[in-house]
Amino acid sequence: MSDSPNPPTSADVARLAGVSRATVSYVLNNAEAVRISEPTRRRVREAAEELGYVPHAAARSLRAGHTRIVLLPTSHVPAGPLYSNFLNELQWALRRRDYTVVQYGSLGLGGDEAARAWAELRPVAVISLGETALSPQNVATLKRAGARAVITMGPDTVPGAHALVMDQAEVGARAAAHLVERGRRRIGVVVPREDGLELFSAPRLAGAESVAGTEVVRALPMAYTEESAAALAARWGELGLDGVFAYNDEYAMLLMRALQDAGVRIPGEAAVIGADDLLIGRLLRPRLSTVRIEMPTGERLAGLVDAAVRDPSEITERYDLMAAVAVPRDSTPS
Amino acid sequence: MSDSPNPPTSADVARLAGVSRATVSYVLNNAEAVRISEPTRRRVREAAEELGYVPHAAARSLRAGHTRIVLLPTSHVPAGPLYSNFLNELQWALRRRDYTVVQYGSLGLGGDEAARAWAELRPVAVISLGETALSPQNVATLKRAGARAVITMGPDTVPGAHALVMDQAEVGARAAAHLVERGRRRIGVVVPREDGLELFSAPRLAGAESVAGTEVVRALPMAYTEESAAALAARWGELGLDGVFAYNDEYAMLLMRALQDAGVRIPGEAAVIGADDLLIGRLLRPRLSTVRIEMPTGERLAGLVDAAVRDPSEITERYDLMAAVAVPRDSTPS
DNA sequence: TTGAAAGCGGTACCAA
DNA sequence: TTGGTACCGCTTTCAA
Repeated sequence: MSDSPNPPTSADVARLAGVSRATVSYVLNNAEAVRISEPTRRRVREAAEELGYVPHAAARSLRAGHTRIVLLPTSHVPAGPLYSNFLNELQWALRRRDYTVVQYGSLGLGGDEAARAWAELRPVAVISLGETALSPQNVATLKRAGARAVITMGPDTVPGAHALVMDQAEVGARAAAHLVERGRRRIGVVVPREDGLELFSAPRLAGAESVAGTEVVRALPMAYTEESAAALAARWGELGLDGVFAYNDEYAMLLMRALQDAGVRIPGEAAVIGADDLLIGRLLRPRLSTVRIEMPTGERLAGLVDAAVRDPSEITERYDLMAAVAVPRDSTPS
Repeated sequence: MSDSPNPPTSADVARLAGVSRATVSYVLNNAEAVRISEPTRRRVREAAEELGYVPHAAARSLRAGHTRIVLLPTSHVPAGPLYSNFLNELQWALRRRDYTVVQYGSLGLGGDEAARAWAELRPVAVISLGETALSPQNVATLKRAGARAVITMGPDTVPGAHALVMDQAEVGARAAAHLVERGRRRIGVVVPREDGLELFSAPRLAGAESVAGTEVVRALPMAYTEESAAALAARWGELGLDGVFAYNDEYAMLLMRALQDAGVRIPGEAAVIGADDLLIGRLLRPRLSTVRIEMPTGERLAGLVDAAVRDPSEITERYDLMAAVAVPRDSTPS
């Protein structure tokens, strides 16, 4: 384990192989425009191998004038298989297209600070997942720094950015409509007490409120703990509700269990529907109805990013990508 | 939204402010060694502001000869609040220490490819979360590329790297011991069929096998689907087991439900214990016993990284960081 | 077929 | 107090 003072550079490789740095570059990048003799190629390759040479990405992109970095700011990493599968897919699809995906944690940074920090990396594209609100100025900063595509995925459109609109309101609307179809008119909507979920939960609530045919739509704050669920369940009688949409399947399960423990019959006294179609929703009895969300595939999004980078003017400003569909199970009988 | 052709450089700022590039650098970096007059400072600041100047990270680190990048390779992002909380904590703690945390997705890259790709970024530290096995050569590559700390968090020690040993075997051992204490001697261990979990599941199985007092310890492959769980449950009688440790709480819940549906009494005919102490484990009845894992805090790990970067020789080679403790609930009665 | 050299953007030494 | 300039590692044009 020799602790060499400095990483080997292409000059070191050149020296060892007895050629110039130019030749090293040609060989290692398989330059088509130039013909290098086979013996020379071998000497260079062996020298690079021997030294354990790895090119310096910063130097390379400095020279090139641009990077292939796609920046994925992540302030809060939302747990959940839905999201993490999507992320894995996206990464893989972008890598296939020869982009370097960099997740940049911006926890605790303000919008302006964050945008500047991202811009320093000179990413060719930025995909904001909607956890971090992006202002038009932020978009401008990024574009000035060479970003050819700034893509937001969230409820809103941001001026100057390509928007992949995933309006979570749709989820709430589908859930409430599902309950109304089944004769429930007095609906509770569980809203997580936890921070960092407002961007999802607020539109879901609003979506539920927008549905016709309800008598009451009432927000029910609840934390992701047994105690909080039990407290809410204890108040169920006095709330006078007959159905509840629970933000997602985990909150739904938690509440459903608490209601059962409090002696509330499901679905008789309370129809329950969650969202995200998690497997755990099928474990309790009755089986939990849910709203399944069709995320765009990582492949599709990667294609969009690539197109935007190649020609920013070509892709349209706004795509509506989200589809949501109610999956009826036993917790909301017809 | 003027689409300026090129991002502004410090030279642009210098020109607009009527000073030299050197002065710009001094002002914007608050250089202590040099005294710049207040009026000049203002002119430079205003010029930078007006142009929306953002320094080029690559150029800066090229000149500096090193970066402040801490690389977090993520091949599989394991879902789960345990992991994602830890990640958030770690990012936050490292940022406070002025590091740039970069999560680099290496999905579908081999060990050598991956190590080279990471090395190109010249990170000052690499934290491998154990999803990706790291060879001694890989460590050497990274160190040659300037990494002052390579930290692995996983079951094994890798020569040349600092190891934060989190031996998952401990988890399996605790689970099996817990079952043995409760009189179960014929133990099944659910092993996920899903890829990417071997690094966790294999040691957990091995740990269970290492416990004294068992008659049989049998691996039970199972996928994370209802069908797979049902198939396993249907065979329960012929397996002749009286206890099962199920990799984690999600697999445990799935299997427990399948067993109940197949008419197997829990815990009478089958005691069940999971791992990770997820909240959902408390929803089914009987409540699921589990093995809680004490992860190191992000703050602690960040401190270790920082110490290793400042003086690589100073921190010792190996820390044992993992603690696991059985949490008895109703699925494993005494 | 190969080499010399300029230049990407920023920093820091030395001189003025 | 400020400016000129060399240099970090790599690519690429032009010449040999």
